[in-house]
Amino acid sequence: METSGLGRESITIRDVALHAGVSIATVSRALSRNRPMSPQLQEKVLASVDALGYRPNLVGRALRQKKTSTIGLIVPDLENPFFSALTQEVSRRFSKSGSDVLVISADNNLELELRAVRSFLGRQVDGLVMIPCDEIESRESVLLASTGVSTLQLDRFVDGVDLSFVGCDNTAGMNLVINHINEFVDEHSHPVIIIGGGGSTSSGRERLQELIFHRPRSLVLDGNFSFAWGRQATAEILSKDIRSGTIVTTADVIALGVMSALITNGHSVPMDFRVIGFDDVGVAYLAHPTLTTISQPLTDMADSIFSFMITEPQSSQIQARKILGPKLVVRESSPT
Amino acid sequence: METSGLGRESITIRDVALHAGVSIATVSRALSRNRPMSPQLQEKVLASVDALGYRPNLVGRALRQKKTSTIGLIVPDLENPFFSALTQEVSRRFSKSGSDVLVISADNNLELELRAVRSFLGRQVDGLVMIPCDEIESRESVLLASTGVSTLQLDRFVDGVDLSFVGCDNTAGMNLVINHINEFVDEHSHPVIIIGGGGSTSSGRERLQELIFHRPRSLVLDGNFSFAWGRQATAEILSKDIRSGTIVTTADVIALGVMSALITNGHSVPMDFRVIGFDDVGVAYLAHPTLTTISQPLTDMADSIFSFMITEPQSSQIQARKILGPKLVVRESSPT
DNA sequence: CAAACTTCGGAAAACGTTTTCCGAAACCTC
DNA sequence: GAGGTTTCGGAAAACGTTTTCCGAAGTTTG
Repeated sequence: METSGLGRESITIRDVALHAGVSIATVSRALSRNRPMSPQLQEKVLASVDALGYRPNLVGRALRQKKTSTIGLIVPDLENPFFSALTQEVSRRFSKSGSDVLVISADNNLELELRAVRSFLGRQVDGLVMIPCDEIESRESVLLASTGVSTLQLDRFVDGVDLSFVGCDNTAGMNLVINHINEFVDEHSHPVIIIGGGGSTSSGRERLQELIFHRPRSLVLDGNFSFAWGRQATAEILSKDIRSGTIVTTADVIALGVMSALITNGHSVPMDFRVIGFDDVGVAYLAHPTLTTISQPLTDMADSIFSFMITEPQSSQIQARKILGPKLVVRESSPT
Repeated sequence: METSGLGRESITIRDVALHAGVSIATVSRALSRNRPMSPQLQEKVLASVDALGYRPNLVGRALRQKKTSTIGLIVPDLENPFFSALTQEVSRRFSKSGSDVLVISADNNLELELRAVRSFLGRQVDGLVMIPCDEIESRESVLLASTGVSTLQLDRFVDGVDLSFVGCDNTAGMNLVINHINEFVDEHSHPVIIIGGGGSTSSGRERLQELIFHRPRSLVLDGNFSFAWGRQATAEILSKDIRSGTIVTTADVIALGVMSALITNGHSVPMDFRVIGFDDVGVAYLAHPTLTTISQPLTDMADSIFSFMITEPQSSQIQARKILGPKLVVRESSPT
């Protein structure tokens, strides 16, 4: 019952050793099972551990072992449901194998991103997974990260940096979209409008480029990955007296904003406008009408990140890329 | 250029000292500005730091200082947009003042939650903020946390635990809802249906209790905080041949699932059913129709957590509660 | 039974910092 | 210019672990 007081001093391995009447080396070994020892001694030590409620200080351990069994994940924006889902998936994968994932949100801010890298590096994480904020400007952060620890890029990469990457095949994904809209687009009567976002990220750029390549004559608006941008872009479209067409976006959050704005203004989806997203976040299925989109293989991505992280240290100089295949999910917002 | 090779050994303060021709104590002081020193010496040290690209090892520092300038945040489910928004807000608040927030998602899993606590405790975080998974079952986690470090409960609390809490006034929030629906509910022709969720969390329970107290005759369905539950509950309602009414839920995620299911099945919101949520997550404004809900003061909550964390250590035995006032936001899903 | 292994517990070094304590020099004050 | 005070750099202890090394037993072998 003495813990209830102000027991500010935490019990260390030394206290356990004292209590059990053994050396601290023995305590350490009893806990780590690092070297076989007589069962009765082990028992005695473990009893003392329990009695005192000893919890190892991971900082001490990390200092000595030069490893932390921890990986850091830096994500640009937790409020984007795609990233929170991906975060959840990655955490899940690593925690299955016993290592912790610590998450920092960079809040779409390059300065915070750099700070997060420094923080994780200083904390001696065993690995770092980054979804870089910007294809160009995040270079400093990513480079710094890679000098200190095995670093992986996820979902987005930084231009011209020699680091392994796991992501989905944005080009293939957009080709699925193109094939899909070819089924109903009549070039003249039914225009295609492209609403980009995240033009300064590799995934945003890749998606947009592929769209423009196949539909060069389309109206193109570029902004960022957000609901607000979807709404704003829609306002621009409507102000141009466009009253029907197929709106292809580079992310679900944009598409959801678009649909919301269209419907609010009395336009029907899919009668007047078809709308197509990318990512397949949870709400895509919930929106009304439900949103046609490209589903990313989140679990596969997490698995790949995990296995890269395990095998990486040896081959750290080799840039490996794992590009995973996306799937088209046709829903109510763009019937054929 | 020697860093490009396999420079696995990181440079320590000792290397800097050697390079600058001073003692390690001097290097430490030059960096921490802990004690005044001659500018030219400081300059020399800093030059060496730059030249070698030295980055302090935070693990060593933490061990010595017994503090980490880090607080841990344990959140039940990052995929719930309310929690990701709250997480973002808390991170933002702390990072403004220079301390890092490390996030672990418990994935609605008591075991993972306990593990997260142990992890943060072992890591010697300076403070812990928890949104407990369960009002009863999370007791062990929260109690353990509180023995090791200054711990705050956010949004939800564990029953009968003497720990400070910051959250919104769920009862007041539901009273706003009650007043609102009183404007249009005609007791007999227009039934009120209550769809609860998170009954095993304090916030879910408080909200549900208040609703039942004021509308004791209503049909009540209880589940969890998820889109899926909202859909499922709606199916149950429709299967009972109820074709109109006011559906009050205890969370936006539920309400969004409800609206989605209603509309998919050809029922109109708000003509046939009015729907009301709680939390005011970003998508509430995006849904169609837009969702009437209770807006929680996220920024205030983050601010309160922050100031509690700063002043707490002294008054750690005093249980403090900060209950913040919510706001009603009437939107299309429940016109008056 | 001596010699050579094996087993197993403990002492102490090491990890990278910060900070306390010293002592030397510089600066006052009278 | 002697005594006192301040300034400032360095040596070393400390933080809590793990792990290397030792040496004392116990066990096998010839």
